[in-house]
Amino acid sequence: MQFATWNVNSLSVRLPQVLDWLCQNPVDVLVLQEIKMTDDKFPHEAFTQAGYHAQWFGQKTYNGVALLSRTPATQVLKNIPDFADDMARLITANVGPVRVIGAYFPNGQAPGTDKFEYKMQWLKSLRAWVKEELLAHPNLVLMGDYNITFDDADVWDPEGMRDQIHCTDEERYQLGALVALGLNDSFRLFEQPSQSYSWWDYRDFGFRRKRGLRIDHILISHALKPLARACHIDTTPRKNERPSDHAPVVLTLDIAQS
DNA sequence: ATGCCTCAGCTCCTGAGA
Repeated sequence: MQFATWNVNSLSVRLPQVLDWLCQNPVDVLVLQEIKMTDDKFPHEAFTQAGYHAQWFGQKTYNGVALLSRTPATQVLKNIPDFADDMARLITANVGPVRVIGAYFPNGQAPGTDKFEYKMQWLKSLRAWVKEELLAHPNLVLMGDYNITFDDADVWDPEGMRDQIHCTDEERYQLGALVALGLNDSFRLFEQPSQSYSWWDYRDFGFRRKRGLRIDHILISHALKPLARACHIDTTPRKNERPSDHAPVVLTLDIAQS
């Protein structure tokens, strides 16, 4: 099975690129973040025609997530249970033998702000819930836009971004604690090119100048780790006209869908 | 640089993203 995550920064704008990408990359599961549309606007018929079942959790203007799958998704859940949230950030479902969580983690703006505090609370709630999910579903994939780098290797300018958002000790502590529940950064299970990033600023030719961050991740449970065969970031769509600022991350697992 | 892009929306400016 292949799994992918992509922050599309408006599905209305990016739908043709997503459909084109799925044609070229017929993954079994694709989770999307920042679809930025209400549920009534979601283009489910286009995905049906492309051969995908869709689950979606939209919101006006900001956020919004979706889960596309070759086979129907079951036991669908929206957002983190027991965490009151007026933002649409997370969608979960069973696809074949795997529990899939697609998440758009809060940005956090800057340390010391209300948004940063919200990010911390969201991360703590996520961790408490994922701990339970792992017990119920040993085959678990947690992927999405984490808005957190693991370490300096994920940052184009580690010195310049030290203690800045996406790179603070507090965020990395939370990410580490999440991993410590029993997850693995599938990307680093494999040898990767230097300067591997999943996001580049639109401004100042960030992509062309290789000024990026790796903030989109696919974490997999210990049960799935021995089945991981490949993980890569596909920078092809970042070269499109009107690209998203994020690139898709793709994971291949040696596991059958049914 | 409180800047630079891009997107949505009570759209010709502002807020938010990262």
